[in-house]
Amino acid sequence: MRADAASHPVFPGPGLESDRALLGRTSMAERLADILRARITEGYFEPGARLSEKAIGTALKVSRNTLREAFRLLIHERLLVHELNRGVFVRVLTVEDVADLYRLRKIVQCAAVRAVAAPPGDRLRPTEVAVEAGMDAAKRQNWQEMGTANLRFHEALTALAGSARADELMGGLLAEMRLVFHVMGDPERFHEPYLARNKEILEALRAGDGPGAERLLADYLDDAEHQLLDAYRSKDR
Amino acid sequence: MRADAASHPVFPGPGLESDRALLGRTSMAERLADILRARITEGYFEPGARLSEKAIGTALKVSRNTLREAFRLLIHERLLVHELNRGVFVRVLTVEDVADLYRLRKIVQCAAVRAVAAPPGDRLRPTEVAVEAGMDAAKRQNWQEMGTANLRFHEALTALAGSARADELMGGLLAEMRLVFHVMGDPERFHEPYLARNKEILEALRAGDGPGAERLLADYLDDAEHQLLDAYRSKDR
DNA sequence: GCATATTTGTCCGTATGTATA
DNA sequence: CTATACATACGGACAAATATG
Repeated sequence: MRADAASHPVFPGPGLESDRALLGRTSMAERLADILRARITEGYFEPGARLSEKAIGTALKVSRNTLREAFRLLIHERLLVHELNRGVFVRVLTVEDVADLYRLRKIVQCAAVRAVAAPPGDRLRPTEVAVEAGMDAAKRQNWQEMGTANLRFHEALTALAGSARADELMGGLLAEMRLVFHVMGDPERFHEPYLARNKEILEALRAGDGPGAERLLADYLDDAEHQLLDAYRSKDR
Repeated sequence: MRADAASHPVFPGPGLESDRALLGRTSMAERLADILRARITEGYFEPGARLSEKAIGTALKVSRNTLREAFRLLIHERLLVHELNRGVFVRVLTVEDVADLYRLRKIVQCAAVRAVAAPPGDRLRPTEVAVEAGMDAAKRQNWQEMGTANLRFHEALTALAGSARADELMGGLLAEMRLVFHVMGDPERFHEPYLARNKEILEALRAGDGPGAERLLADYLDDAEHQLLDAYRSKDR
């Protein structure tokens, strides 16, 4: 049997009552999706849990039609899966999914850094910010912040490719990665040993050595992939 | 003023009446999206056209709620755009979009062929089929078929990367490309001069020369991009 | 700028089909 | 097999925003 979100007595966190009236030029469905996305990535809805239309709809006081629109958004982000006439479930990622995610990440991220031929200057600013934010958060032992800083680092690397679609793609892949990290015992802490390597990659990029940065990044991603795959396989038993 | 789909007197092609009863394990919204996607890629709904909920809903005899679910699907495929309180429109791609599409295509497709280090044998079968289908269709002057064969060729190249997510990504990018081709006077005919180059790339892959195939493909994509960008700019006037 | 008509956004009630205990 | 719970799809309603004259 699967875990069921409907069994939770209450739906925690801020609701929607604050600004129902379509204020920020964002639709109700989008705000709904934001709330649900937060619940999923923080692990409140565990992978495999079913999200009942009725239970969530009544808890958040939105109609089923609106809720379904929010579901669609998250399904497309691959955080939820939809089974016909059965409902939507929090995605359960397999070991094949993890391998696939890293295969595509390597293609896109390595291409992005490889293209760097000369010191990029200001274009490197977001990467620098992410590296510093990560090391600062680690010093303060704020693992939550460190985790998001690390994701920002990878987003910043991808942005070097200069493609909006590549950025959006990576955003989706990294959202899926959050589901992966969650099988680790201490999800946020997982990134800590990689902070130093972030800095190495940044230095190579500062020097305009794209191919060098690519080698560092490829090893980095290989190591992280194997660490996660090992954790996945040991969890299966 | 924009073109409006509602002004069309009838909605051509097969409707939904044939199998309303949820036969093929696919929801009504998905089948609806299939129909609309076909209309868009074949150019019946031109870029910029608004898709009226009422007009299409009554024409296809589906409720607004169901139609909106179908719209959601196509919006996330980037074929439609949604403007709050204004409706959905067929996406209008800008020159920046075209450049962006090719930027990401080069990253993914070039990585896919570059990884080929030895003669791939059976893994190359879909590519071979696509090349032959294209040349056969050209001989029969069936430009429609030639166009789809060409898209299959690029899908087949991408599949060499061995990533389901890369395949899905490329499927989406190529769907967007159909919107681009449509600004060309003779959209299907556009691909004809590239058939010979498809065969060249195939030969390099057969020989196990991934880097050689990558060079050919990079030039290929550069040429196609510039040809389309020129057509786009001249169309703007 | 104003008044009107049209269209979308949201929600509800219900009938039907489907999956599961 | 039956019963129950749920998703699917529909049609109607009203509010809110937009387009039109």
